[in-house]
Amino acid sequence: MKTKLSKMAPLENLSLVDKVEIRLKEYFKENNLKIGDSIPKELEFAQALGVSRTVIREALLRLRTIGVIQSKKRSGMVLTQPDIIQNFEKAIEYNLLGEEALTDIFELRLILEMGMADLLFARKTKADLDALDKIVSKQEIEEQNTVLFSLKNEIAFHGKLYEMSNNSTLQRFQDLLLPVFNYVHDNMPQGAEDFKYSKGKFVTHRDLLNILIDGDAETFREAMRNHLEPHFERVLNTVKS
Amino acid sequence: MKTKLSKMAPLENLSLVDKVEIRLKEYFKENNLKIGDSIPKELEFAQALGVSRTVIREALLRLRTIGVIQSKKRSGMVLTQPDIIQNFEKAIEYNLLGEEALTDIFELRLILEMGMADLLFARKTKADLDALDKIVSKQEIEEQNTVLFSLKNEIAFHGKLYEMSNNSTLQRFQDLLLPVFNYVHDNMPQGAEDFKYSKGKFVTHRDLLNILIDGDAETFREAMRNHLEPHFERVLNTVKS
DNA sequence: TACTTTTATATGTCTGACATAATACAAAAA
DNA sequence: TTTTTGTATTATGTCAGACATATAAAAGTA
Repeated sequence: MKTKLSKMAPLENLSLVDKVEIRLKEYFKENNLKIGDSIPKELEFAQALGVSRTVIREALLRLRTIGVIQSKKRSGMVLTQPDIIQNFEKAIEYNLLGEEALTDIFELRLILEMGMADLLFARKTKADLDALDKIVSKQEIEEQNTVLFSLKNEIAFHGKLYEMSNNSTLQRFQDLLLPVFNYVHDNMPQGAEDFKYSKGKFVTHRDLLNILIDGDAETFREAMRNHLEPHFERVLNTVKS
Repeated sequence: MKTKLSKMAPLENLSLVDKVEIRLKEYFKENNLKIGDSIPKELEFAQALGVSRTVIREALLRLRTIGVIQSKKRSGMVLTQPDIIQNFEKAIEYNLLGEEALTDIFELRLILEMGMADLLFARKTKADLDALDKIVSKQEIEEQNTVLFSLKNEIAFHGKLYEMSNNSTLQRFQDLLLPVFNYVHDNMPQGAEDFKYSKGKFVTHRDLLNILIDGDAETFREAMRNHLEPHFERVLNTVKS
C-alpha cells in the first residue's frame, strides 16, 4: 500500500545564492545596519561564508535589483532606501501583467480615488485649486463643441488630485499606473462610450472642483462616486473568476 | 574667462549589464513574447551580443529578481508573470523603509479602507457576513470586561474586509502592510489610547457589520470614516515636510 | 504499456585573471 | 598657502574556462 506523501514538505531546495541571501539579511539585522551604512566587500563576504565571489555577487546583485544596496567602483557598497515603486515599474515595463492583475489594478484606482477625499480636504491649498481650475477650464473650452472625450485632460485632472494628496508613494503609484489605464482603455471592447463620463448625467470635473472649494469630504466622496459611475458599473458587473 | 558647463549633460554611463538589460527588453518586445514562452539560453545570448556569459547572467538575474523570468536547470528560462507585490515584500523585509515611506503607507491604508465600500457591497456573500459576525462576537466577548484593545481582533476584522473585496492584489497588499501597521502602532509615542477606537463614541465593528448586512455603500463609507477617526486625526494633524 | 536507467544539456558554482573607475595622496603650479 | 594635476591603490566590473548538479528526454527493460 502506498502511503500519502502529500503532507511531506519538500526538503529545502535552496540554491547557494538563496542561502547566502538569507545570511546577508541576518547580517543586516544582527548588526542593525541603517540606510547609508556601508557593508564589507565582496571578497570579505566570500571568505567569511566560504563560498566563491560569484555566489556573493549574485546575492548582492539581487539586493541591488530591489534597491536595498548601491555599489560604486572602489567605494564598495552602501545600504540605500529601496524605492518600493521602482520594481513595480520594471515589472510593468515588460508588459507581462496578466488579465487578472490588470483588472485588480484598475479596481485599485477606483478605490484610491474614492478613498482620498479626506486627505484632499486636509491638504488642499489655494494654489492647488487654482491649478485645478485651469485644467477644468481648458477642458471645458476644448470639449464645448464636441462629445469627444480627451484622455489627456482626464489624466491631468485626476493626476492633480493625486498630487494634492501630498503622499508621494500614492502619487508615484498613480504615475506608474497610467500605462495600465491606457491599456484598459484601449482594450475595452464595449467601445469608448463608457468613458465620456465627464459629460451628461454624471458629475463633471467642474462639479468636483466646486465641492473641493467649499464643500466637505463626505459630499466630495459621493460626487466622486457618481463621477466614476461608468467605471464602477463595468467593474462591478464583471464577474470575477 | 570660464565658460559655463551647466548645460553639458553627462555622457551616458551605463555598465555593460545595463546595456544588455535594455537589449533584452527590446528582444522581448520585438518578438512579442508572452508569459510562458521560453527564451534562448545564456550562451546563445552571450554569443549573439558578443559579451561574456557573466554579463548575460547578471542581466537575466535582474529579471529573475523582479519575477519576469524563472529558470530551471536543463530546461532553460521561461517568461513568468511577475508578482508585483513580491518585490515590495522584499524591500520591507529588509526594514529599510524610511519614516516618510512608512507614513505614506499608513495613509494608504486609510485611503484603501475608505475606498473599498462599493466593492464590498457588490461582492459580499452570506458566508462573508457570517464570518465577520463570528469575528465581531469573539471580540465582544473578549473585550466586554476590559478596555484593552486587541490588535489581533482588529486585524481579523479588517483583514476579512480586504478578503471580501475579492481583489487579490489588494488583499496581498494588505497582508504585506501588516508589519508596517504593527511598526507604526508600536512606535506611536502618544500611547495606545488612540487605538481603542472600537469602543466608546466611535463606530464599532458591530456597527460596521450591521451596515454591511442591510445598509448601503454610502452609509458604510461614513461609518468607516468615523471608525477610523482617531487614525485620521493623527495623520491629518501631522504636518508633512 | 508502464517503469527504470541512461544520457545529454542548461543552469549553478568555482577559480583566477584583467579592466575600469573612484578615491587618496603626492607632486607641481598658481 | 591654495589649487590643480598626475599617480598609485583598490573594490567593483568583466572575462574565460572548467566542473557540478538537476532534470528532460531518450533508451532500455519488464
